[in-house]
Amino acid sequence: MNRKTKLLDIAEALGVSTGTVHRALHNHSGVSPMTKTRVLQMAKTLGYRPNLAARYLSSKRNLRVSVNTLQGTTSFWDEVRAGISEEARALLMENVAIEYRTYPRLGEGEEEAFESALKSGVDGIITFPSRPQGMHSCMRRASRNSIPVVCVATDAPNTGRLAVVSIDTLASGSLAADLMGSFLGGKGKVAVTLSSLAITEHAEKQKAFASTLLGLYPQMLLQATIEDHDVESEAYEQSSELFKKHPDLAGIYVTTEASIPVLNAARDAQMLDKITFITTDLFPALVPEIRSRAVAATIYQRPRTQGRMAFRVLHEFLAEGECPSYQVTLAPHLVMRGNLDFFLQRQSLESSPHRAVRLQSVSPELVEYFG
Amino acid sequence: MNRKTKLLDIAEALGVSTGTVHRALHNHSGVSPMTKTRVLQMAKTLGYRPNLAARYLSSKRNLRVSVNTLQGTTSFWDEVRAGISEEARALLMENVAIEYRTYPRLGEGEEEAFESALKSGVDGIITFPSRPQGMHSCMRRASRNSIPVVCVATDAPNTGRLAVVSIDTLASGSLAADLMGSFLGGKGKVAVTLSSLAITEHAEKQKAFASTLLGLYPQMLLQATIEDHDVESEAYEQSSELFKKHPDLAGIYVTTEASIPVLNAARDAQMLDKITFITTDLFPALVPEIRSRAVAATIYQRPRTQGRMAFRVLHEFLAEGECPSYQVTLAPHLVMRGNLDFFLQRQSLESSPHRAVRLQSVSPELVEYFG
DNA sequence: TTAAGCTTCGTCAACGTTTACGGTCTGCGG
DNA sequence: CCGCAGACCGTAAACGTTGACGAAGCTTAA
Repeated sequence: MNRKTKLLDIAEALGVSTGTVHRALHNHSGVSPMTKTRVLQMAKTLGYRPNLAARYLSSKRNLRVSVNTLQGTTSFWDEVRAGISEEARALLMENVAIEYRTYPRLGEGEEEAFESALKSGVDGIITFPSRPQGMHSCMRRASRNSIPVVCVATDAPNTGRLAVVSIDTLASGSLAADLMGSFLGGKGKVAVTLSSLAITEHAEKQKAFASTLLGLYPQMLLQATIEDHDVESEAYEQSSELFKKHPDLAGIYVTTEASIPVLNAARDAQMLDKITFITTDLFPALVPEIRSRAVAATIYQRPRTQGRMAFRVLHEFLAEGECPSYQVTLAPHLVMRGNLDFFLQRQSLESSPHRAVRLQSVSPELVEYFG
Repeated sequence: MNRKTKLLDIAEALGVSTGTVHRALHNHSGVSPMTKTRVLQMAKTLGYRPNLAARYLSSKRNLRVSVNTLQGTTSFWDEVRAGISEEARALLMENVAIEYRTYPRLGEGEEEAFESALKSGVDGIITFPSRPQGMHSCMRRASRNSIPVVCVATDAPNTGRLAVVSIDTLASGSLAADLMGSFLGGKGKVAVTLSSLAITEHAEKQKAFASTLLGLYPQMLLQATIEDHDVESEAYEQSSELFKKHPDLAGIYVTTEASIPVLNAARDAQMLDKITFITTDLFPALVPEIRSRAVAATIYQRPRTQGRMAFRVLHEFLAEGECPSYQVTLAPHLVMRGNLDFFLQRQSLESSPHRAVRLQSVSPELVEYFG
């Protein structure tokens, strides 16, 4: 195939200059509507794709992206942020500045953080819309102003967001159900604990869990679904009540971050060893529970990878104006006592990254690429 | 911090020209040893990092990498190759040419493929060293000639290879063991089937399986370990014998691609429904076995992600002379009947890749799946 | 009519690296 | 002393895009 078409090709084909072509392609002022449409048309027919190397080289604009997430109450969001900055550092030739804006609690201050990011004129936003309803207006405004927004972990539908990165909720719920059925030998009463059915992701997990459980294990009974609204005390009290009401409960699928209160409630009700726990996420407080087999398995939502992907999608859009995909769903990882140590080891390894040595300073006779 | 140091900075600091600095940094001829060391020294003290945008822009060299893998007897290597070409296509500004060299059977022609790649002067090689012993000499030669080699799926130790990308064998074996113990209620006889204990990865999986099983479930018995040498008939016969010898076998961990013969042997021995199967990989013939619950779970080795990672590591080294990490180990995915459909759905989506749509024509229904 | 203001567009110097070419030395044989 | 090879090094033109500057042409108000 021929050489790639460049600005000059379009310019010569139309008898204009590269400056005009550049302005037309970038919606800059100072181009007559006529010329503009002619340029856009010609760019399309010639199949113009910008040369990013030249672009980065010539422009010294620094991209700024704002990362709006929950404060590190749990390790989840620390991991997400770590993934984002990892991916940003891995950028070969561009320097983007990342501004972290955090809010202390779910839905508390997230709108303000978003507004502040918008006002400061960032080029893109990665956000965790914990209360999607309240974010509608400002996210739509961002969309109108062509500020791309990528949602992590939770979607915010109908807000004009560029993309969403999340775990596969259906796979999570179904896997939890199948495991639960297998562990329990296909019979028994089980329950689900989640944050709120109003959150799409949680509702989907619940639905997948229910349908898979009843589909594959018809003898099992799905007893109750608890909504704890991400409040620890609520989680404790509601699950205590559940255990009192169903002393023969055999298993529970906890898909909140508040799995510890539920465990404690079971412990206090003397039912810990009679109940099979399948939890979600992996954080320090959960480690001893897995190790002691109080928790049979946990579904790891790969926060670091979520962060990486979110940044990747956003940057790719910022760089070439195209979005690689509007929905990135990750398959969850399963962590049990058997492979727990490998996950912990991996986490600690990842958080102390060693950048490699330069080739030039390696004498190839002695160490062959450090094989 | 200051502006990045460039060639001119080094040149001015030493009173030479950028051409000389460039030649010195790239081991080109025409530089006196004195100047060369001075340049290297100054580059180090100034912390010089090349500007890749400028490099790509000015040089029109095309990278060529050879991908040496098994022919698509199973879908595994098709997936690996797909991951490689996906990642290559995602390269923003560089064009690399990929040459695929395949060999029909394990160890058959892989050395020739490697030699041919070397002779044709490629810039890098991604290979599956199915018989690491036989590859020693040519891989060392590649290393001496500074041709980077990345191993996928299997390592080739002491060959000077640049990096290895593989699944976490310890996590795989341990997860399989913990699942097996959970499914069987912590008691019963189990066995392992693998290709050959001479392959490091297989030996590690079996060791991890054994130690986790006996550590967590002391009442269980690990009965036998079968080596089928990747020959289907051997797998069938040896497992038939195993079933005859141990009519009370409760579970088997199959970490070969040859899981179908083992299943058939169990079927023929009328023991299929008494044995819990945990297999490895996910290929079409395995799907009905999972669906019918003949296979309780399979450990998915994420071939596509392995391919992506292998290419990524190689390209990053080729681009900036540094290797991001010399060992990439991926966490395996667990596939059961519950989440099987979601994996299949993703695979089919992935194999018809749609490169992005422009923002104007956003169709948010697209689903993409990254490892 | 002229000066000022606006729109539309061309010009050209960056950006940092690569690479081909040409220059200056030294040492050597004639 | 001339010339010539070879080692060493400087020079400058690419590469494709950006963005600041300025030149036209046109309109409007004084």
